[in-house]
Amino acid sequence: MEPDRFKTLISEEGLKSTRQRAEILDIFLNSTGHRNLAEIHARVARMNPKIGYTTVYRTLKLLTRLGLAAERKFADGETRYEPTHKGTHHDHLICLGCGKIVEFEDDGLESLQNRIARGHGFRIFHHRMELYGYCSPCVRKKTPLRRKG
Amino acid sequence: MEPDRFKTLISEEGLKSTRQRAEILDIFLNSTGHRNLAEIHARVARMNPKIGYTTVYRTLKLLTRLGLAAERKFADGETRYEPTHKGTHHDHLICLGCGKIVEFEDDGLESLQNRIARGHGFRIFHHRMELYGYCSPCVRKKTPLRRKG
DNA sequence: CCCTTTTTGAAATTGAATTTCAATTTCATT
DNA sequence: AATGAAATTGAAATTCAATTTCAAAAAGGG
Repeated sequence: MEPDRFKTLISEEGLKSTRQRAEILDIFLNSTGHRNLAEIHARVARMNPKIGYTTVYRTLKLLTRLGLAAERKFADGETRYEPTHKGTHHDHLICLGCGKIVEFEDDGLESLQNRIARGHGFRIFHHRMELYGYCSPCVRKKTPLRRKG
Repeated sequence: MEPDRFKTLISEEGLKSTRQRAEILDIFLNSTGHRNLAEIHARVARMNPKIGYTTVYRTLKLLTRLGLAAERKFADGETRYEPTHKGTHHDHLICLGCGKIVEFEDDGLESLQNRIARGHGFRIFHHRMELYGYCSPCVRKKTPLRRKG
């Protein structure tokens, strides 16, 4: 995202554009997703040790409100953030061996969701689906350690 | 579950059968599921105010190990427990209006899961699926308050 | 009944999430 | 460029559920 577009977005919300916010956004958008706050803060602090944890926390919340970030909570309970620039909805495959998180998108899931909801008289707004298992390298290694979920 | 079967289960684990454990199990099995610890403890304390929060916590952990309870974490992040006496795997519909949690089971979901996993070279052990929306009374009332997830 | 081991429960601890508040920064307006 | 109100920052404090600690109490085999 270009700095100007961010400044515009920010000021449209009646908020102020600060160096910290710009730096955090930049680092966040240029890293792989599914990081927790401590990891994001560590990366930010490597670039600029003056930026505090709290500011990273608040900025990620802000980005979530602006639709630039999405909060995720997998089975280990930690809040993780992913950039939304890729666009649409997706779900996750999570490796219990190495912790790798793979995104997937599946249309069949959407229609299934609607069929189930109809059967129970629900009107669904969103869903969460996570598949927990072992990725092929971990299956091959047969070393299912470092489990977290 | 009959008291004797529980005593057997417990002693097979090399653990001791106590009044507290029996009371907590009894109350837990005879309530609707998806309660958090505070709620379960409140109910237990109504019957026997001497039983502490910690004991309820530890007993629910124990029941989970024994396969009598299952821990669930929905989008609000709180740990909830449900009795497993109903048997098999199921997923959840969660009303954002009134907080109601409805269980469902769907075979299509299982085959979908397998298809997705195969496509990514994963070997899946379990999944988590939650559908968030409004139940029909809440849709009708059009008062989507008390949201929690 | 005795003795060892387990369990209990209040209090302490942990750790992430969130809030507080004084100091600093932004930015619209001079 | 200077001013000042309002927003932001960041360290420290707080919250709150989850978990651990530890001394006292209870279980149950011998």
